[in-house]
Amino acid sequence: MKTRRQRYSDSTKRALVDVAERLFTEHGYSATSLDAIVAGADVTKGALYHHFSGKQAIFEAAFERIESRATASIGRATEGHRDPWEKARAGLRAFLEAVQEPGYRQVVISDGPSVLGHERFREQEERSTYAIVDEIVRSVLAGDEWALDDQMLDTFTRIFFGAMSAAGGSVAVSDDPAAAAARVDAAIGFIMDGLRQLLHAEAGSGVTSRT
Amino acid sequence: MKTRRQRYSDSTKRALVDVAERLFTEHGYSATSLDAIVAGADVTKGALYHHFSGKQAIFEAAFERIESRATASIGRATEGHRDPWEKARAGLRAFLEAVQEPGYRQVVISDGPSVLGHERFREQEERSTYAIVDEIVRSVLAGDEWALDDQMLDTFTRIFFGAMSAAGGSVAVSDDPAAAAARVDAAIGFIMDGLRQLLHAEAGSGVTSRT
DNA sequence: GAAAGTACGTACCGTTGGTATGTCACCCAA
DNA sequence: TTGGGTGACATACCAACGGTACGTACTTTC
Repeated sequence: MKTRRQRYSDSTKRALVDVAERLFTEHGYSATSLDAIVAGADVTKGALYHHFSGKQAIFEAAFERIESRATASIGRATEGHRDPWEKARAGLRAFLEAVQEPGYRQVVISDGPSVLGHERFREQEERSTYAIVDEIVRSVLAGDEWALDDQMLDTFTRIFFGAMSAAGGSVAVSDDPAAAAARVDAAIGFIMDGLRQLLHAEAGSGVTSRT
Repeated sequence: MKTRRQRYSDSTKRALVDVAERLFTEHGYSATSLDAIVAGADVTKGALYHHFSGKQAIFEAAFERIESRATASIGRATEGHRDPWEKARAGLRAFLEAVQEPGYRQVVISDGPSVLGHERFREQEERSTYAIVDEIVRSVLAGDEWALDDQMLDTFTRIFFGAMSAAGGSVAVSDDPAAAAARVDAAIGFIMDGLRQLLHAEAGSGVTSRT
């Protein structure tokens, strides 16, 4: 049972993150002042600094919220499928959708790395959308006939994650997002077909020692 | 023939960009003050604002310099090769090298997008390393037997560029960069093998209409 | 119902990006 | 040679911003 004070406190905190998410999305990190945030939430800086340690902290709260929404959306899109390759395609489409959201583009992709720093950004990523990509990549590539070690699977995940992020960015800025998404879908599908063919053609040859 | 005043002026401008590049690389954009830059270059803010319109402008000058160095390095690595696939592999290795440079990581990858904005960042990219990737992708994929239109080739370039950037990032933060680079090389080589196989196996089928 | 603590509000500070204005050396024409 | 004009800065200053110190009212607890 929550006490009344806690309910009030949670409410103001939520209001702060709400406004912060909107302003950070619209104007970016540096162009968003704490004064504007507290004014929008109808509180003062005292309240903000009571709930958060500083500007970076409230940014991170908005960041996490945006990323968890994207993660949930992608997770929902993939959970139905049984075949790993189908699951991968469904995940890709959901990813391309999620990455077009303005908040994701501005807060996560653009401001995320520079505000949080490489390290924290990587940490945050790894327990959200990146985790889904990793899971899918492993389910697709980690057949018994393949001797891909953990680090090699990580490498593939990184590559696909980067490819999809860049592809998503190009979709987001396109004049015709639907057509652009279709092209990305075709291109990555094509690459996946190549991998699949290779998987069947020379199963067991091993790529880890290739130079 | 340059007058003495111009030589002095060029010298101070170069000194400013030198210091800016170093400080932006070491501490990032927001943690680098103009006071620190002008102090390091042994001039005053008046000089800085005489040569640049503001902080963003001098950042962009450092940005361009770092990117042009990377571009030149990659260009040098690829110019010898005749076979497109070999050229691509050589370019990939040079890219993975270039992306490990601290300046490239901090200024171009981390701060670049948020400071310059998506738009200007994309512009800068497109006439440097991205242009090389695009050229290589086209030389590899644009065989006569393939009916890939311009937009589809762009899509492939975006995807590969994103993949390589992400891969480069993972190499840069790795405990053992050499081993990580080898893994990336193997993984992308594997993907390329898949594409090549597909190119020969079902030449002319066309991927543009695939959904 | 008093003591303790939470959840803020208020007032203030140092730093920072940016600007307005002054100044002096240098170039060029007469 | 010289003197007006201009480029290349230096100096002084400002507003905005992130952050801090401290005060206060309302709640919970005992």
